[in-house]
Amino acid sequence: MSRWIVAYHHGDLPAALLAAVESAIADSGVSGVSLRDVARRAGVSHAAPAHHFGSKAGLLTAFAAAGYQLLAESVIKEVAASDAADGAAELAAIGRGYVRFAVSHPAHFEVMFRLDALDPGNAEFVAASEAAYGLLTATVERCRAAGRLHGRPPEVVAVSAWSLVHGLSALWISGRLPERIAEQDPQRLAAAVSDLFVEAVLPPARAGGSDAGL
Amino acid sequence: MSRWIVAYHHGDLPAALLAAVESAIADSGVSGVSLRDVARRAGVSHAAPAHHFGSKAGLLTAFAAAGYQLLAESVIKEVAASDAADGAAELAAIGRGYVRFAVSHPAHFEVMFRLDALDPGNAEFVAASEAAYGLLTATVERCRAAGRLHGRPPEVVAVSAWSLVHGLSALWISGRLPERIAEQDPQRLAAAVSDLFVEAVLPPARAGGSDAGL
DNA sequence: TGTACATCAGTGAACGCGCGTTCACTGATGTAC
DNA sequence: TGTACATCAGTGAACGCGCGTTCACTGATGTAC
Repeated sequence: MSRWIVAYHHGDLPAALLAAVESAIADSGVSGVSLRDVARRAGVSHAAPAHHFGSKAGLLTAFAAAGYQLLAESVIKEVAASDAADGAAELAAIGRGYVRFAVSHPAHFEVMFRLDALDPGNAEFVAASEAAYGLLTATVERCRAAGRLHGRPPEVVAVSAWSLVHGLSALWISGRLPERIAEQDPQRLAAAVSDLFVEAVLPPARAGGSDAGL
Repeated sequence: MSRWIVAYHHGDLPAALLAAVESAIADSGVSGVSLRDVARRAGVSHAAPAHHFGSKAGLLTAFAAAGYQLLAESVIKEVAASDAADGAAELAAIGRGYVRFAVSHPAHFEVMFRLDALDPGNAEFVAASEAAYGLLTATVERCRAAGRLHGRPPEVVAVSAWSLVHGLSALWISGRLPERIAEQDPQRLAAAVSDLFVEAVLPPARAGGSDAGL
């Protein structure tokens, strides 16, 4: 019976609203998102989103925080699936996981870096972002300890690796990249680019020694 | 005398409107740009922008096309200033020029990749974009001819180089990068990242032979 | 099992606002003669 | 040097619209007794 009744209480409206944000962005871009449109998509009154998220910035911030969690999950999954033997292989897996997340969840990816539309001080948002960034620095540190950095500053290696996969993701999503190249599978492209970087920048250590620390 | 008169005819209103777009984005972000605000900043009536650019998308497209021209100028200037001896040094200079442009003109940089807000088929926009991309592919080809690619696919090298500096630019502008690292000068960071890439990926050829073509 | 009540979720009307676009117009400019 | 006229630049009023936020409200839920 109850399934025939239009419920007054939704059940899990916050989750439904976040899903509505994703579809709204897919249809109209980040700038096309409005609280009223999101409410419409979720089938509730236009004032309902404010009830749960306070404001438009609050809603987008929650969406971005969820994005950082999805990013971390994607990276961890890719590392686990790769049986990475060392830090360098781990770094390549992180790169693939980063791009996989971005291409699978372009709406989240975009909002995560639109700091002007968010409440950047929000505790959950900061925590999720820190957790994801920690995955990268821990792996670069592992490479350094194994002597794979060959004296290069860890910070420069970390920034380069992040920039590489971030740029690839952003260019792919924007549409500028797929229209210019032959490879049309972003995962194969991400693997090729990640491998190129890791093989060239982090070749096996000559001796067994480690580089200077962070 | 005439300088005391509020002129009915502006002189070069299109250029003034494009400058107003830049300051509007700096103040309110791309999503905060409106034709009426831009007109206000240029000191003309709210209908004037449509007279010159047809629509909001037309205005932003002209702004993005100007961005591609500024990008090309920045890259060419950096290459010329570097006395690049070979393709690899040229590629590093292109990277520095790319980041220099993005950091100097973040408003242009952002709009250039917001294809959903533009008329992507606009002839001037396409031409400016093609010209800028041609600088990259020509230099990668020069590296290939000199045997610096070591058998790597030129497309993967080009995409990697572009992704690297694009990601660095985007992360820097978003604010996510400067808050996480010690280096606070984007130009020094761009130089370090570009050099790392070129030294690792494009070391001097062993023999004198060239790789397979594009 | 029943009743009272507190709590929370979601409603719907109302507010004031800035927006993009259209359109008939007016003011300035420059060219032809 | 003067006049007529075409062209172009920019105006200002008007349109209809969707927006974010507020707020008193009502409906549902669950707990205490």
